[in-house]
Amino acid sequence: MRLIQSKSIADQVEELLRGRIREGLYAPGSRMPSESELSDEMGVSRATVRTVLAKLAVNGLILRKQGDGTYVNAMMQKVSANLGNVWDFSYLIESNGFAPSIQPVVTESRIATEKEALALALEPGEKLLSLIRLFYADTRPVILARNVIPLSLVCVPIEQIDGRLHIRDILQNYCKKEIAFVITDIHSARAGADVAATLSKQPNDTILELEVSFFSDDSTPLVLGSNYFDDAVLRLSLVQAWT
Amino acid sequence: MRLIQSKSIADQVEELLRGRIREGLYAPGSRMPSESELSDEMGVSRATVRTVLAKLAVNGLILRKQGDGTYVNAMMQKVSANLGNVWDFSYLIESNGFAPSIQPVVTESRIATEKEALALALEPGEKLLSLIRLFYADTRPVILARNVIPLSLVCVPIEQIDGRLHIRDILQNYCKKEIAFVITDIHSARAGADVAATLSKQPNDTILELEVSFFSDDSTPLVLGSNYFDDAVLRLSLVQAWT
DNA sequence: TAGTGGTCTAGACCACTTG
DNA sequence: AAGTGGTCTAGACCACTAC
Repeated sequence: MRLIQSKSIADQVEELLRGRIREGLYAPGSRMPSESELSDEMGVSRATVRTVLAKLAVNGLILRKQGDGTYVNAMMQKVSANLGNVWDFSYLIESNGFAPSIQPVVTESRIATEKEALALALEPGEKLLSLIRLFYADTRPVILARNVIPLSLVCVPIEQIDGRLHIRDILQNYCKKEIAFVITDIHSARAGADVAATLSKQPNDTILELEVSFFSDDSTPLVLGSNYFDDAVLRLSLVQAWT
Repeated sequence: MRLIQSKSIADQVEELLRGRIREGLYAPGSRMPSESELSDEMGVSRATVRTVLAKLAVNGLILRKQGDGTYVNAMMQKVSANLGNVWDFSYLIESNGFAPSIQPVVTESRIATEKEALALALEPGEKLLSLIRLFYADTRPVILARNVIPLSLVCVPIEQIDGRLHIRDILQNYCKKEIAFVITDIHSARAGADVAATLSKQPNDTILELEVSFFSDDSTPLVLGSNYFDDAVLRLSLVQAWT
């Protein structure tokens, strides 16, 4: 196997194995080569192969049986997300079988509400960047994403901000910040008048509300988000390995 | 450090570190000892310490900074679950600040519906074990859990089944089966008449519906569950490390 | 019994942050 | 420059499963 040194060895092994599974070279339900065979074939240590296989197992892609072997999970076609990619709405829409697109609705600065100031650890009256975006599945609006970022973190004029980027990239490009961890509250809710209108729902329909906080590695809150998710159209479907 | 050989070394290290964090010996936000210090102190290899720290990091308990150190995450008090324990409803209720208890409502065998037969890969007309349980937070009913298991899997008389056990233990004790992975669909829903009555909700209130399938390591469906979750009382709050 | 995955070790080197 | 976490290796031994 040829390894190009730009990525880590483990990442390259992961990509290779994901590719072989995706393309059916390792067929659903079948047994994969053993750890030793893989490490021999790729010229890497068994430990490296094992870290990759462990990651794939957590994501539900493979099933490992001690004393037997490693099997490709045949159920993965049913699933739209694992916890590694829940916040990639475009990916979510795509794996539900639609073509994703993003429409920025509002990009403005304004004064933080009391609740926002509290959650973001801001002084009362401080300003923040408000981003409202609409995600489409094909031509149908399915997710309304409202995010706020303390304006003090933003280091470019707001006119330069590309509202179609992933929150991760917005923080990277415009704030020079990396996300360390995320806290998500999942609620059921009734579509308010404005949300209902935007998502083409009846004002009394139920939707999923995903309240998210992104934090940096010093536990500073970076972003506060309210995401309204039309779960009548889009399935939020998670896999997890059972320890 | 004394290691008792009944558990794996890694598990013991994990328990020790979780304890020190829980009891504030490693204070929230503070820097923990380095990997080398820990491996010296406990007499285990650095690799073993690292696998434990990696697990704690994924669960959001600690934050790791290359070139700097490992820090205790101060935000963990706000969170009720990580993906390792979402299906431990008792734990969920407890970490929301309530005393959990379980009330078995129905334990019976019946013919599978068409939808159930499909999901569980059963022949039409096959029987299954139906378990309905009610979880209380203090004295308030908060989760209605309806689970069905193919009767062919159950190897004890249904009178012997203890309806207060975790699904994991029910499968282990009465079916000799282990759960390999789980697929969960999260929906918002309106409380139907029966669910509303059981959970003391108005018939039009919104609730969370968690549709769950548990699978064995050969991808056989073991359990199908519909869990109605009163998210007005109980917060479903997840942490996740950001890759 | 042979082969699989699970656990653990000891040590090397690298990338990064802080003082 | 010193110390931290990140990556990787080579090899040992164990627990388990299938044949």
